[in-house]
Amino acid sequence: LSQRKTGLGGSLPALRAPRPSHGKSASAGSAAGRVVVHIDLDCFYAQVEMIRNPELRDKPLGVQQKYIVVTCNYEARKRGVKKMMSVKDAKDKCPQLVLVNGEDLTPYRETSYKVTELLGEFCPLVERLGFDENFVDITEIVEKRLNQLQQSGWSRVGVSGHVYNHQAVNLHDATHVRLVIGSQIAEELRGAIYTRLGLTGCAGVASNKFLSKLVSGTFKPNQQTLLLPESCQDLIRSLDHIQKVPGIGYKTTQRLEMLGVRNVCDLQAFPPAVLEKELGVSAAQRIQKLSYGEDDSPVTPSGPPQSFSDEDSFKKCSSEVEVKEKIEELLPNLVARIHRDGRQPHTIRLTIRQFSTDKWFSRESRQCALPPHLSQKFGKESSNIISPLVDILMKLFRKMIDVDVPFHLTLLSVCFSNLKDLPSSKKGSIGFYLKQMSPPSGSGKREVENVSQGEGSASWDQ
DNA sequence: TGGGGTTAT
DNA sequence: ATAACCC
Repeated sequence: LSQRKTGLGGSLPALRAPRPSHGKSASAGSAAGRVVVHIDLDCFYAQVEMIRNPELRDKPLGVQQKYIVVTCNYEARKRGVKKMMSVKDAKDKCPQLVLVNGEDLTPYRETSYKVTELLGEFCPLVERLGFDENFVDITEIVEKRLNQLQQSGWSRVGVSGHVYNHQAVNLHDATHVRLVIGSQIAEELRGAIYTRLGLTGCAGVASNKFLSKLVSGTFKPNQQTLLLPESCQDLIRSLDHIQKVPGIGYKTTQRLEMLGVRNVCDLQAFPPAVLEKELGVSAAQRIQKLSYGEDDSPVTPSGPPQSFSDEDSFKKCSSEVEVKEKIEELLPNLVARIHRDGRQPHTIRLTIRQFSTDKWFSRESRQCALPPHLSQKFGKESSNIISPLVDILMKLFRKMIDVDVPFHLTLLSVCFSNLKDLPSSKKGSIGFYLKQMSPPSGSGKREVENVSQGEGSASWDQ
């Protein structure tokens, strides 16, 4: 199986999203494609900070981690601040820039899951990509709308938002009609995210994940774009460099460039056999299909997280005592997060990054199974699990680093994974996001008070 | 460049 | 355990 979750390629026919099999779907019938929406929140961390402190609303705002402005609001962008700019360059560009520290991801993580949960109220097929993006397969919802429309006599079928390339919609084309209905649903999803959580974002509507993601960025803050199949090639050819293809990263770009492949058209035309020899059959076929806009990877529900980690970077850490102190700083927060989740981790991992001039890349890690009695301890509070965990992590550290030889670390990270539900024993272990959905009808609780009008979630079923 | 995440090999 | 990908 290639890439089921993160990647945009690869497919597994047996796990594919079910075809809309409703009897009355008329013309297009079994040939109907999917309708996928990609939702991408605008400068997410900055938005969260502006909600936490509304006085920041109309000021240029950057979110800082260490020496980097990792993201910023649009006021700051107008003044030339860019994502991942150094604090120094950002302040040069924009002396009035207000900076908030964003090294603690807790507020972003919590808000992020609220968005995913909200989307989950509309539709079960929601896949996260990072903290600020979600894919939603709305094929089934579109089918329902189509049936309702056929009964209530085709009233208002119009596009919501932009159409890529200003392509004309053909309402006699069943695929067009489905995608247009998809654009209306996308508008409602964005509306719900705004009225319930106070967050704005972009959406892209298309027939698969890859295209929905590509098209969502066409009109940038707080707008949405629909891609009709006839404009697919134009969208793809608008990518001037292959690394802008989601799914083609740094390493693959390097290899492709050695083969003389520079843009997407080069990749489309490249001999498949040669590509397979360079990248392997699986990756070659996947990215070449992507170059044509083909992607049959399903929207795979993310569910609760597969791992919990906490990391810190620094200029220098060069003694065992310092390492232990850093680890003791990281652990309490992490342990508390896992406790809140309710599941038990069975694997622990320590990751380090060693100083070096050119290879900023390489990290090393050692992991081991947690002793069962320690896994158990995550269920209950009070007892001190920190100390035994520190001991284990220091052993892992010594497996990587000979402490008798000088070392220079620039990052430490602790990760718990292999999470298992506890044997259905104690209280509210349902935890994270399988928790029950909104109570009966009526308006749910307001997370954000001041965001006024709009439909909450109207009548979605039936 | 940060502080996270995921899957494939 | 590492390597690749994503944000």
